[in-house]
Amino acid sequence: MVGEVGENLTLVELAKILNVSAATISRALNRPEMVSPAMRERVLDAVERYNYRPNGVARSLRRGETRTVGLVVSDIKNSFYSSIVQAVEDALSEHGYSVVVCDANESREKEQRALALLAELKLDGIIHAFSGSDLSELNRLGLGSIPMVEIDRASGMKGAGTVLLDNRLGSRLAVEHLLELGHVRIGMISGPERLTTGRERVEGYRLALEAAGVSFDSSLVGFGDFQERSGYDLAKRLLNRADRPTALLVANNEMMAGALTALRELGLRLPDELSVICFDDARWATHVDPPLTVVAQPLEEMGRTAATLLLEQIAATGRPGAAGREPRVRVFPPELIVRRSTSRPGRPRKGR
Amino acid sequence: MVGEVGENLTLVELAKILNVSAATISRALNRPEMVSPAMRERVLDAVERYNYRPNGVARSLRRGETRTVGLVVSDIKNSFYSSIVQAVEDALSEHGYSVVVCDANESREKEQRALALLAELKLDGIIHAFSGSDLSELNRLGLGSIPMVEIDRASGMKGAGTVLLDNRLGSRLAVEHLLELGHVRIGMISGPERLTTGRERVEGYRLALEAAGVSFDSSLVGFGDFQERSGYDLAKRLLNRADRPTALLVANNEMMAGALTALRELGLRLPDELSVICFDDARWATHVDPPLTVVAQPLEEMGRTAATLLLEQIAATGRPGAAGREPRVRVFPPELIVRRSTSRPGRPRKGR
DNA sequence: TTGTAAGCGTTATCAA
DNA sequence: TTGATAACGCTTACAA
Repeated sequence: MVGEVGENLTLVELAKILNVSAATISRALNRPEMVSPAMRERVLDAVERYNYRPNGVARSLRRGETRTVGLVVSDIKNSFYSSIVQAVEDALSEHGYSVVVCDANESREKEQRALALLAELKLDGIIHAFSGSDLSELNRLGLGSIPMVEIDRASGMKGAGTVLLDNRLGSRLAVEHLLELGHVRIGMISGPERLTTGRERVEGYRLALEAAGVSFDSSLVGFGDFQERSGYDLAKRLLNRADRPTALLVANNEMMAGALTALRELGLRLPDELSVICFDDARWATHVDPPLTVVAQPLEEMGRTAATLLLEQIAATGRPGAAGREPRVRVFPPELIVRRSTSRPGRPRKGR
Repeated sequence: MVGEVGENLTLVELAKILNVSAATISRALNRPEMVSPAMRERVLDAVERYNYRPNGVARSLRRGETRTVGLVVSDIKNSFYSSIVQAVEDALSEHGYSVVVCDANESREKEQRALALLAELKLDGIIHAFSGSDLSELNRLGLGSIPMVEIDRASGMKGAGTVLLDNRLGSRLAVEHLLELGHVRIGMISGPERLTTGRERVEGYRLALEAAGVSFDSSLVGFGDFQERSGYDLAKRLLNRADRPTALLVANNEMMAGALTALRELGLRLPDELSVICFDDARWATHVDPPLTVVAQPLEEMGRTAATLLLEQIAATGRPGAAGREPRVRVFPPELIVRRSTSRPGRPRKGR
């Protein structure tokens, strides 16, 4: 039956049916102005009737572009990244690009597989939240010639645009807030040292402490992996000490979730017995008890910016001087949102 | 310089360098046993040295397969779906498949764009959480010949495998729990009627009520869109009534988040003044106050099953009798997890 | 074991 | 305005 769903026919098959050349159909579809109105209509009609769909793979091969970009995130379950996905998607689709997402699951191996896939698919560009693979590994992946921007975490790969948070400032805002409230023993749960976010958030913490004349005690900081479990483990370790801190800064929302479980198990009441503050204004941050004081990131803006930088790079590809251009770096300021998980230390403890 | 990053060379270029035919290189890479050990080594060496990467687009075109499957979810920010993504990814990558994810953002237009993209990319299969597009639209997308399984929501598309929750049972468990506690006026916030999840969850609710001799009051049920905002709006509407319900069943985690905001604004204390229960055991469900009683779905299992069904379909493609095979349907039972957001109605309000 | 050549489904160049 | 024809980069009969 004509117009049947099922198998899709090819350009040549359709051409045969219409008794025109394949080139004509292609033109009617891609450069309608180059074809006579009558022909155009005849072709478009047939395309409709037979439900012809161009084969994107063949087209990509011929054209050398896919109009699709890849986005690899470190952890799709983390609402920070899923928000980024949405922002990037919105921005890119406005410009006619599609985006496909890969989840690296905070694993370097999966990260490499994902990047290799995207390079192999010959996508037009990649937005990448680095998970910590070796740079040399990354460089072998054939990513060299493909436009790329990194978001949230910088790998140091050259040629890539970069969209970052001012992590040091974020920690400083948090620590200053706690300092003002009167805390001195402030614990910190950070991310892996191999990641810029992991390192810089600790640095900001240390700097803010020292600026206030409080000496840095490395035993008060733990390095997790940005996943829930490590937040739980490190919170337990930090809070089981005899001289436990009166406040805790956690470097992302996932580890905060784990820390909350730990605090509950330890029977600590917030904020009376412990003040907590974390990076990322997760959507549940206002629903927990007490609502969380957080260092929020401008996700929407960061996502859009990454999209814009990538588009610029794609546009510049192959143009004179493109190779020599300095990759752009954009750093965004975090915002402290004070809610009720932070208060002055040493409040009457009740029953303790 | 040799081995430089940057531009990737092609098979023919490499062949020229090595003074062998392109076919030989291709064989050394894909069917090493068909090539002499000496040659194999020489080729592999060169591949390494020059960092040659096959062009996946060309390969796909030639081979007619991509070893990649697409996953389109209704809302990537919803932790239900991001968990599904992870489960699917895990299962598929074990079998050498890569997965790319597209977010439909609960929009039919984006859903169609995403599916069209995946079809065009000639991925080997698609896993799809339906957002409610017209079936006829979907059928035009050229999806006809591509293996597909639907998850969470059934579109009615023929030929697709299906992985679902027993939604009616889920609602029944919830309602029976509330009934047992003594609730009679139970409000419900469901999803769109155009989706199976939206409809069936209301049906289960109605059935359970009627089975207990409680008459169904349609003014107590609202149809949202599974997004946070509509949960907020509907909760406000339901709870501002003079004769407001003593309990609320919410059909997913996102709308529950919205409802929680509404309840807080209304100053209702849980569970004393209102019992709430929702579908999806979101990761934050235990961190809110009070911890939420939920109808949990076996995400991991559902994701893996979807992957398995898809793999079966892919394997069967083009084989005799493949066309006639009945698509598989798998329905999973939900589990009621009682926490502290539900209790008996009409508790003394003051001083507690 | 290796090479030659055809072909996957498009699009772009060149003539007609 | 339309039609041949040659790529795009790879895999795979078929020949040598």
